Amino acid sequence: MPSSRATLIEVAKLAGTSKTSVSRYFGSERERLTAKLQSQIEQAANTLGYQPNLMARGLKGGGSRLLGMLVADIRNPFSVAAVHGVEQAARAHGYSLIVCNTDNDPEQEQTQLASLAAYQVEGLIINAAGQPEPQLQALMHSGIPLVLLDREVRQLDAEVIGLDNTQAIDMALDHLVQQGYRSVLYVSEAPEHASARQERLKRFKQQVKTLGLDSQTLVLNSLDEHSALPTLREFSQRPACAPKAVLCANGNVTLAMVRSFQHLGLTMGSIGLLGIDELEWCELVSPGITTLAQPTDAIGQAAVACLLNQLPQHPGKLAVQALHSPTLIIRGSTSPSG
Amino acid sequence: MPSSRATLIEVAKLAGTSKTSVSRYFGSERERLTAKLQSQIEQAANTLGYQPNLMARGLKGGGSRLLGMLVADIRNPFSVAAVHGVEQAARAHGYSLIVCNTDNDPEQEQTQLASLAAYQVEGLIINAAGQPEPQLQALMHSGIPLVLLDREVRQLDAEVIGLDNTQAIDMALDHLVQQGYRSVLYVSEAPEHASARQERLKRFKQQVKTLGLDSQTLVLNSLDEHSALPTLREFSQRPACAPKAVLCANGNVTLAMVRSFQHLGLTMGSIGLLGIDELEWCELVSPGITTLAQPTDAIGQAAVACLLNQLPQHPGKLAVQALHSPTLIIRGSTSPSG
DNA sequence: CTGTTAGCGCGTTCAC
DNA sequence: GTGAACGCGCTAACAG
Repeated sequence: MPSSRATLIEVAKLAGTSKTSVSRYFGSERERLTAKLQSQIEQAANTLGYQPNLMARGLKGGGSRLLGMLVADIRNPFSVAAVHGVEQAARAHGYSLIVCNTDNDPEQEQTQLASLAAYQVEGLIINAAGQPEPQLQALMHSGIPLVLLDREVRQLDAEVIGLDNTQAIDMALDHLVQQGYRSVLYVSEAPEHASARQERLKRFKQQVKTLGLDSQTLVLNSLDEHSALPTLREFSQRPACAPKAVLCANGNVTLAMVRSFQHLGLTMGSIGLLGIDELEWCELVSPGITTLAQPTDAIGQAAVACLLNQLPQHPGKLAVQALHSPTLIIRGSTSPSG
Repeated sequence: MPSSRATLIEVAKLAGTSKTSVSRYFGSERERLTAKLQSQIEQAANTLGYQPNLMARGLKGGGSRLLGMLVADIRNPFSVAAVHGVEQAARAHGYSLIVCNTDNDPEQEQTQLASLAAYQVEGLIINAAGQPEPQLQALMHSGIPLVLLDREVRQLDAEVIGLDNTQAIDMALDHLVQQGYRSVLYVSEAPEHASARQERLKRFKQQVKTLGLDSQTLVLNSLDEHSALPTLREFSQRPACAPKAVLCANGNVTLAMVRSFQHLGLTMGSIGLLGIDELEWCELVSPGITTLAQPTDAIGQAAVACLLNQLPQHPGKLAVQALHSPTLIIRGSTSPSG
């Protein structure tokens, strides 16, 4: 009936042996012990409910077996999916994950980063909200492996794992063109602090020229009910000889635009709608929203692999794919005929 | 240019002082130091990029300042919202949160629980997937504060924080009755391992009698496309003299039932639909789905407060509300007239 | 006010 | 095969 946690020493005492043997038993040298000693230790540990103290273990140099992840917005479905992928991969390699959410607040980002470092994580997966170069540079400098997820950080020489944004835009535009749309409104959130948004926007502007499409871009400073309305109304009413479509840069934008469509009484399809990021409700909103799904599990796995490769213990032999291809999920919102 | 983390000793050496002073500087006794010494230490710490090692601190007895949270399904929007609430509350009290996901797998639950304990968390918030009584009992026994979130665990004497399920069912049925529905199909996932589901189901059966409603229940063993179809078809075609409605026990069920409605070409409203759990897409699916929203932030906050109250350092003075009221969000899916 | 000393729980030499 | 002794980074007595 231990009122607090049992320690290695107590187990040793109860088993009538010494710390070392118990340590070996719970470490990777269990084989080297007598069968009898093993069962003694096992029994003692069980009756005491002993759990090795990973903090203490990490102290010596064995490593904390902890990975840290910084997420810009934990309520964003893409982020959650990525966290899930990372967590699975981490556990598969024997690591635990401590997740910190920043709610897209650069200040919290600073704090959380500090706290993550304080917990002696062996590696950091970062989905940045701001541009915390100084802190991150200090961390990299101090030898902590770093991987950036979805968003790069200026002047920080770390690998970025995420969607192949160029390919995504190309696939989206190809599909829209194929469906007969010739005029595209691209809607994005503010791209300042998110490199993925910048890349997508840039590629859109390029590719739209290459394909000879009529185009327009809209940057949403707020995701509220009405901020997209004027532009969308104008876009929808503009005379054109071929169907027009809206391309949403991410899931948040898709949500906002569907709201706007409904507000204006627009029918999806007659004006096309295609969103980057697959969300569970996209098939439910009539006539179904065409999306580009990100392979979030693969992205998470790649991020962990990339991290582990940077660890001194590891040979750096895990395959890492930095850029991942999306999957096009075709639904009714990109059929001009309805 | 430290190739690894700087330690307290290095800072002390550089500042020309001793470990203790540096320790005091970073602890809560900074005041007791000379202004001069303070600035020396600050400077040394900065140039070295020093971060106190919280693991080592925890070792001594200062506590790890870590809370652990076990989540049954991190991809469930309710869970994410709860995690978010817990994380905010934890940070507000100076704690960090390590989140473990079990994907509703009792085996993973065992593993994750062990790992959480190994990291010396000071308290545990548990959203159980199975019934890990033995482990949890051992943990409680060893003195770790425990709080159950949304789901109780048999024979475990720990506080459960979550929705007031009785009130939720009552509110739902009241609303349906008020809208003129007289026949209700209650759809739930398997209630075996989730006490909240049991409570809701039980209350439904009680209350439906009290109100004199025609009723039926359906337990979904799978959330796939077709498992609800036969029952729903039969329910929709059954002759009745007053409107019929479907009550969904949680967000997953709501999603499945909307799919089923669409599959069968049923119009929401003419057959009513009300879901427990608010989801971002509920307003988008025409004519909008009426829901009961859970106050997830409040629940998370209460869970943390309850945990902190059990800590020996704390006087146990934080107000804790165990049962939380939902909010009814009325939309078109509960208007019989359309 | 400040420095010295002794552990916290554990892994790791090294001898036996 | 096994056990004693030391140190990890830090805090907490206890002097000075």
